[in-house]
Amino acid sequence: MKKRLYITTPIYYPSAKLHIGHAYCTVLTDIIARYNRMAGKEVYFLTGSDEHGQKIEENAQSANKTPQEFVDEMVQGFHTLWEKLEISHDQFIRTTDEKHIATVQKIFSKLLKKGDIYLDKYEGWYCTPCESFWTDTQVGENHLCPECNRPVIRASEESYFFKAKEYVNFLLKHYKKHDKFITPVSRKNEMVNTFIKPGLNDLAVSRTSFSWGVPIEEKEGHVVYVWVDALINYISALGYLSDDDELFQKYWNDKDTEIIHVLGADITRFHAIYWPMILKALGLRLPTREFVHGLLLMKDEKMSKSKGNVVDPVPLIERYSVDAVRYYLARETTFGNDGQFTPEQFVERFNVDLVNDYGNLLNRTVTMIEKYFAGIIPIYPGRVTEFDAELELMANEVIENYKNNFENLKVTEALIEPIKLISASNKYIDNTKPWELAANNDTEKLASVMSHLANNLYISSVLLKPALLKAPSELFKQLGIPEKLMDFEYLKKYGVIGGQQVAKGEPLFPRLKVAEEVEFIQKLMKNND
RNA sequence: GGCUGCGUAGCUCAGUUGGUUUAGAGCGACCGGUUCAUACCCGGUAGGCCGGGGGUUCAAGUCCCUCCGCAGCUACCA
Repeated sequence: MKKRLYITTPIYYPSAKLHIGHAYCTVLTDIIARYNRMAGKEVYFLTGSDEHGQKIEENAQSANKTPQEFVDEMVQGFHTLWEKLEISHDQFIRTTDEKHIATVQKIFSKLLKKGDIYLDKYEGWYCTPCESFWTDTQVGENHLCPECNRPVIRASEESYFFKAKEYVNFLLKHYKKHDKFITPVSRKNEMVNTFIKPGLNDLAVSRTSFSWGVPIEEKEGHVVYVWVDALINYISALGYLSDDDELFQKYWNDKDTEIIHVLGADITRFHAIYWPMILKALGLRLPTREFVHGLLLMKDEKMSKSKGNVVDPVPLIERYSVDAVRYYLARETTFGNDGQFTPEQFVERFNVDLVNDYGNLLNRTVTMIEKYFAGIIPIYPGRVTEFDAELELMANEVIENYKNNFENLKVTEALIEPIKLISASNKYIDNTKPWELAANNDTEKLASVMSHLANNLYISSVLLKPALLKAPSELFKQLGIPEKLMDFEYLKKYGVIGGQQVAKGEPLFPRLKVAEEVEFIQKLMKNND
């Protein structure tokens, strides 16, 4: 196991507000980062914004702003969202940062000198009124502009190209040698079949039709193609080719660092094909893993004619808490597959897992400890009742499975484990019937039951910590457990909790009225469109 | 059109390399139990020609072919 982890989200494009899909990706990454920190690794977590390109230039213009003003404003919204979700990134990089621009220019010059980038002409279908180039498939058989439907002409412009063709064999070899480089594998197959097999062309890496980008120093009027610009953020953020490259040495060059890019399926091509090629051309190592997650799709029962609905995560966080939103995002969709956001599921997930199972278990446990043991958690007595052994066995299994799943980036599966332990604990109460033990003055068994419940709550809360940011601390407070025990270290042995003074507080999560809240979220979805 | 997936209980989904005689989970529905608890928790029941058709096999939700439906990608939008 590597000592260090460098983990990144894509840098999002600030042409519009971020929606719950972006939040999904970032929360997922954040949870992985937090887990690894807890597991004792040195973690560096990067996110940011991809601010150049034609679309930004256009959107700024129609908003009557300079591109810089426009992105400054939009990026503010990014920060707000990540703050609300309490994303634990170590750096937020913007492609308009001077250090990033400098690195992009140095890389471009380097590859130009090396011969990996050359000047040529880009030829394609051009629509004069729209000032845009289109591909064969886009203009179709009739050669019409897909935007304005007018005829296009064959035209060419000067452009720099990256010799992608020369790196195809290297890439295929790399795929073969590292079967987990792109996960899930179906994404790799897609890349090979769609782009490589039909013959990959060299990539046009400069643009002249607009100016909002990183200027190419060698040639007036050319800016770097946004995707090349954007991908470089992963190393410019670490100070590659700058005076201060300490982070780069530590988190990229060091063999003990695992590098994971988390990304959505829609941008696999750039991450899985061109980025590895560029890195190879620069003589740098490749990331360990390109983790392609599914998309969170929106669904609106009634108005399917209006295109995809967009949910703004901010009001959700404000109404239901950061824990609710983070838990939902992490729990609802399984790795690799797409998922669907529905108001019903959001409310249900919250009520069932967090309110009924988790919060309620704490509540009933604390009440019983207060009632039967004057609020002092009994010291762990070993296995006393006939149900204790099985329960402890399960706790150990849960911890094991949790770790294994996280090591394989199976976040959803990992987080289900502590919930299983919570459910088992609820059942354990029914099995042992503490109220009968109390009536019969069977203090020994009663103590064991309370001890096991407290310990299971403790274990589950530690395991839920990467996803839930508030509830575990609140639970610790109510059980009188010091914060320093909130660490993986202490889970190695069962029964560390005991002797603490509990203090009943508010429920961890308030129960939601389903119909009311579903309606609230539905309204939210409508207003947003 | 091409490529990659998907289509399994009312809903959301699991189902490793084909094989524990009755295909699973959660939620919802129904019935019962319990009282420590946020009308919560526990147990049970109902509900599936595993998209249609064909094939391979001793054996297919799982492999092959085909058809239907849906989604994403298809190279200067990022």
